[in-house]
Amino acid sequence: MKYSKATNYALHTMMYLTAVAPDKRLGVQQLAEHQRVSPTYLSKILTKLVKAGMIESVSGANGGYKLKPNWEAISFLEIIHAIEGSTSLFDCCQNDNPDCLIQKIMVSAEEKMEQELFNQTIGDLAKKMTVTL
Amino acid sequence: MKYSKATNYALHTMMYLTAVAPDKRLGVQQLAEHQRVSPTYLSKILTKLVKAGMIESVSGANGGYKLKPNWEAISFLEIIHAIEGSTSLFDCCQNDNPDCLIQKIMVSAEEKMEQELFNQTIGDLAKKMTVTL
DNA sequence: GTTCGCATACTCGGATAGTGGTTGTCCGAGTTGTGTTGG
DNA sequence: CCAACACAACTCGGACAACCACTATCCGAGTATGCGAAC
Repeated sequence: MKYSKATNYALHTMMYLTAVAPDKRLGVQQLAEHQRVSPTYLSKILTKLVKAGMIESVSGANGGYKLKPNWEAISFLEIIHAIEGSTSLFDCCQNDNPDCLIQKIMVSAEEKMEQELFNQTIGDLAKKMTVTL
Repeated sequence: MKYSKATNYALHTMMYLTAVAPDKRLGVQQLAEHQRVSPTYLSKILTKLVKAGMIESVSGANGGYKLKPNWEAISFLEIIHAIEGSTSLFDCCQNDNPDCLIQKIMVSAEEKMEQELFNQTIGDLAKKMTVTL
């Protein structure tokens, strides 16, 4: 079990946007070059973030991607869910048992992690990064 | 990202062993039938648990799998690691940056979940299950 | 000077492979218990 | 009665195939910008 590379790209792109240009547009080429990914693939990932309402895209010349006004409050969890989906990590595909104790324990542990990721906003992290720069 | 079905089978098999026969041997056929999996596939999974030292296998007629004496202290985390491996969920395959802040946040959140899974021993859960029966 | 049209620079979305991990099957080899046979 | 042997039940491990999600690429379509020509 691993988080997909797409999640990695999404998180790094979001942080890159906060660091470089919180209110300017950046083309997918620039973003892709920074992470050494193919632009076409990255654009697919960014489309998911657009649909999740975290960034907005502008077509045409001088187009690109830009953070939405409320970007500081976006949490890691939201980004991850936008890419990976928000289903549970564990499915007890078991014999018609609606409340499997194993399932409950797994979900409860998962929620501990999600709680942590929910508390991490990219606004907070952006501040820390400018400090270390 | 999902936990594999193999992890599901492993957890359920362990709990089934505690419930039915903590110190008796059960054949893989019996165990597989209970979860509706093919016996050959389940035996592959159980081999991993044997190598991790949680159960022991006995060949030959009347052979099968049995919990090891210290079974009560086995945690969910150990079982999961035995099946899934114990690498981190998130790899920041990034540009030669040894201490990526994103990576650190992800690992820290992951550790919260692992802490929870580490505290859950199958001995504790076995007690709860006999209560509900 | 204004307007129209065209080239350009982008994003969007579908179609399409390649790739690797998961899931599952098959089979031969080794091991143990049991029953049977021969002395 | 006992020992040796044969057989059946069982696990072990490797090889192999099917499948699916992830990763990645390509291309046509749509869209906005900016420039130039025509009136």
